[in-house]
Amino acid sequence: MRWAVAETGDGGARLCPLGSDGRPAGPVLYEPALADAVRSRPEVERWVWRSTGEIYRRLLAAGVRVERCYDVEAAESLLIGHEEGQAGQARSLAAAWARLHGLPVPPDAPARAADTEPTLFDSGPVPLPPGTDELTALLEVYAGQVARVARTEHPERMRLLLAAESAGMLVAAEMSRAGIPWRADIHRELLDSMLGERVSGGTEPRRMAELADVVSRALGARVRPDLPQDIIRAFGRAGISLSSTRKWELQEIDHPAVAPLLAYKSLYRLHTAHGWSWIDQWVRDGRFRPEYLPGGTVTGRWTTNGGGALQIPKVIRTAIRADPGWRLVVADVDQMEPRVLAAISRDPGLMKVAGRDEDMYADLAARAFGGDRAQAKLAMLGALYGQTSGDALTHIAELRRRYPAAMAYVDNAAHAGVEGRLVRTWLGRTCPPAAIDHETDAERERSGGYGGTARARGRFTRNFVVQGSAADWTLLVLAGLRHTMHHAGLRAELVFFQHDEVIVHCPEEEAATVATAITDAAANAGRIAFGRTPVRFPFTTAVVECYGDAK
DNA sequence: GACAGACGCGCC
DNA sequence: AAAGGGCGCGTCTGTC
Repeated sequence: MRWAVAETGDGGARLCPLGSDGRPAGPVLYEPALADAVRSRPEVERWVWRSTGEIYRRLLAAGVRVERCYDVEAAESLLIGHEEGQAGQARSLAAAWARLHGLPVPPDAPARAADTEPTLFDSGPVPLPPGTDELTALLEVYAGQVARVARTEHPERMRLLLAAESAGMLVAAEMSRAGIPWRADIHRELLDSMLGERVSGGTEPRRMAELADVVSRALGARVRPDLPQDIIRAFGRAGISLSSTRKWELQEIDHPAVAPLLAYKSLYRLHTAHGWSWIDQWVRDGRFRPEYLPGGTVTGRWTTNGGGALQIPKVIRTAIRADPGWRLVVADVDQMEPRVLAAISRDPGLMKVAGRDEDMYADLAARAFGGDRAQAKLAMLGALYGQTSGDALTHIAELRRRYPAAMAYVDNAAHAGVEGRLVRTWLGRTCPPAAIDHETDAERERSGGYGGTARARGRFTRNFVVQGSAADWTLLVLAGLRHTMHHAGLRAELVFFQHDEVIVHCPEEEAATVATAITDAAANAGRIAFGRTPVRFPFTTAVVECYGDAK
């Protein structure tokens, strides 16, 4: 049975049971303590609430875990995106309620920085009109959503998507609470050894200052390596013209300043993005606790708010260590996107390749590229990203010949984008509409086809259907893994998730069970998302004490 | 001083 | 070998 619950602002909650039509199936109750209200109803299969981020953080703090939820604001985002002409509408409960009643729709509140506690000055949730209480609005909007789901292209898939997104919200809240085990002492030692000690009162670490001197000497003038204009001018005086100071452009140049400059840029990056001040700001009690935002990107991939948790440089990963007696189970999907493409396109040849656990790129290479794995990988990625030039094009043509249905799937998505149509992931997440393009028909005529913005749109929609469908699938993996680990009575905790990779922190003796649970969750997610399919989703799994040792 | 956008680079 | 998809974030730079 489903129940709806809304906080009342005094620590209490109003709640009510729901029927299968999404409408109230019993009286509205008031309970003075939210946590008790939820804890005392273990028979509830799914809690329907406004927003997981807020209510579930409080429940977790009170020691209450829930099995399933339905996040009305997350659902509203996905439904608005799916519905013709609704894209870009506000997604708050208040906005959804206003639309139901034909009232002016309040805009969404801007996101709060993750490392700041909520304060009096925060706007909090977008307020409902005076006199409208949250549970009432919640019940109306939820019932409306149940009806809207039934009108979508594939109602079963959309129901699954909403459940999966909500499960992701639960995982995100639990993962933020657990935190990534982080050894600040090891991180500091690493900074000391790479950057040199911090010069007291100085502006930059010793090693960076030294490299800046070397660069300046090589260019015959005092330069600041972190100022692109400075560098471009200095190279210009040396007779070398640069259009930027990007790494790949610098690498082409034969000049003694290049090597120390690239070394400087690498250290600069480490210092500014994951240096000493990052530790002070983000590591508390041996844990790094980023705030995860499921569905934070248009494709459904997650983002994090603060701390750059999804861009942790490889060198820093040595600071991520399991607690004594515990292990990190690090698992990442092998060739996730090609496998997802095989599943959604149902291309017979590609399904055959994806139906084996072996390295797909090596297999593709053996079949079509004379055994050159790198070539096969670049061709596949080029096809997924819409590469338009370079050597890989001939190899993409080979893929097109051998796997016509798979390539037609992404080509059709690209064509839809160029023509200004929307595309959807397998479960129905819909891409946002293009920004208004002022290119006129006449201009298009003159330039002999669609212009740069339309082609860019085609690359976006081409990639969207694959990256997004992969994100659909990973949500189901996370949900299944969370479920299995809990019901097996494990102490294991999900502590990290990054697109195609999870880290579970667990007692050493649970590691093997966790690894199996991950493999099972992947297979189940494949069946649930894509139906009967020969496509397999193998993981590479490492049980380590240190994340840095996982690859 | 605040803000927006560009740049550059880390991750997938 | 060439420069295609999705992000976050720190810094600089130009503008108000």
